[in-house]
Amino acid sequence: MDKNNQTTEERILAASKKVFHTRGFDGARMQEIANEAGVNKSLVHYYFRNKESLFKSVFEDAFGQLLTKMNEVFFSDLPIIAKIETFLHFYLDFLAMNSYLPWFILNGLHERPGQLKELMDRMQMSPQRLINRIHDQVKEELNIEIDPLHFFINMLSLSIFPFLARPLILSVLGYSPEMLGQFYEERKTKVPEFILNALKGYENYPSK
Amino acid sequence: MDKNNQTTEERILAASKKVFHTRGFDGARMQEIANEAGVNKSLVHYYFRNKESLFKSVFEDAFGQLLTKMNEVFFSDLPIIAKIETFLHFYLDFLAMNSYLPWFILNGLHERPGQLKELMDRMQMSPQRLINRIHDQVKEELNIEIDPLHFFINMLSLSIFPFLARPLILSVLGYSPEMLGQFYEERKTKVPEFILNALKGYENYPSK
DNA sequence: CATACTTTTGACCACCTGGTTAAACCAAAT
DNA sequence: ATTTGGTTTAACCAGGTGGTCAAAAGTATG
Repeated sequence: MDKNNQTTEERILAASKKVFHTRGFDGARMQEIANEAGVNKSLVHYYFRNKESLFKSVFEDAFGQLLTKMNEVFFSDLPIIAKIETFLHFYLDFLAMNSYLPWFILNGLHERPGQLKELMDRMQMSPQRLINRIHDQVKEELNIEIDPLHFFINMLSLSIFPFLARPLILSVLGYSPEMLGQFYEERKTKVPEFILNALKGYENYPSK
Repeated sequence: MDKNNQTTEERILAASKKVFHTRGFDGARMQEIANEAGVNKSLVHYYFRNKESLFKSVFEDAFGQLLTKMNEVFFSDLPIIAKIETFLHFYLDFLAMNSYLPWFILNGLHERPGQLKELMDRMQMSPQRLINRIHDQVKEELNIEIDPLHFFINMLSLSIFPFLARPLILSVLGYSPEMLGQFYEERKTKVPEFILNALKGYENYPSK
């Protein structure tokens, strides 16, 4: 326990997040992590064996946060519309405050596929069950037949993509970071609106 | 003109695409490019000054393809619904055959922001005009008021994200590459359906 | 054949990076 | 004060990287 009420190990982990999140595995430098933590480079190796294992800690922490919340929402006993709204609200909010996370996770998976296998088991996550649950609940409560996997991926797409495309939007639209922040803010209402409208468009959607 | 009816320079450029597309700038190795082209590493530097300029060629080629087609569709004089359908059809098709491109471009922009500035000028691309055009045409032909920028980003999200999330989908759902191909195939009908349904959900959409 | 020019190559280098190691430091217990 | 254990550091190393260079090979021109 020293500076800032954190142990050295905690300081190193925090620094690792900061660096890995923005630079990715290949782009991150052990030296930069050490500097960020205000610590000698060897000390990083002392607490975490090597870059790989340090990255694993950071990656699983990030992915775990997102996965946990997702399960929580979709296995709750809210009506499906409320689940969708809750899910979107949480993710759009969380991502707005952690706009580097989507890139970090997807890039990490691109550089090191197989990173997930082990974690998925450990968390005993069953995507198929979640997908089935959505399908049944949509059919029961809204009386419409959708492909739940595509629908779920659609929700993720609309939530996550704009954060992945951050540098693209900045360049192409010539936005300032502030304007981009405003844009993300707007999406908190635009995305749910778009998705719920899409559902209404299917056959047999109950009127009122 | 030698092997395969290509000049050495063309062979190097083709090899560069193959390597950069899958590995990104940081991950690519000049040696791997040389091997892929069946050529000495020094020769790569002979034709293209350095890694940076070689990457630039590859990047602008990829980005140009996507941008050109986008302009072509949205500045045509098709009705808006047809434009949307054409756009989605083209992108979902093109991306299914070049599934690495979205990651390559977004990752390239993340590693080297500013890569676009110059290209945007040179192509005299005006995103604001495209966005306005969508807004006006939607209002006129469909009698509904949408935010065109969010709508456009929604289209991109639904088209592109599943390709960025490729390693995620493979891991989490345990899909084989073939099953994933099938999934992308399905999206060619699911995505247009979803988007057109969403439009119908807005107030005043003309019935029939 | 001789000359001049371009293309191709192998050897090499300076630099950076993750990782190791032995010594120094330090706090607590004897 | 001395010992003991964990903690922190500086110096160092092996391997890989983009890039250079001078010589060799090839090709056209006189």
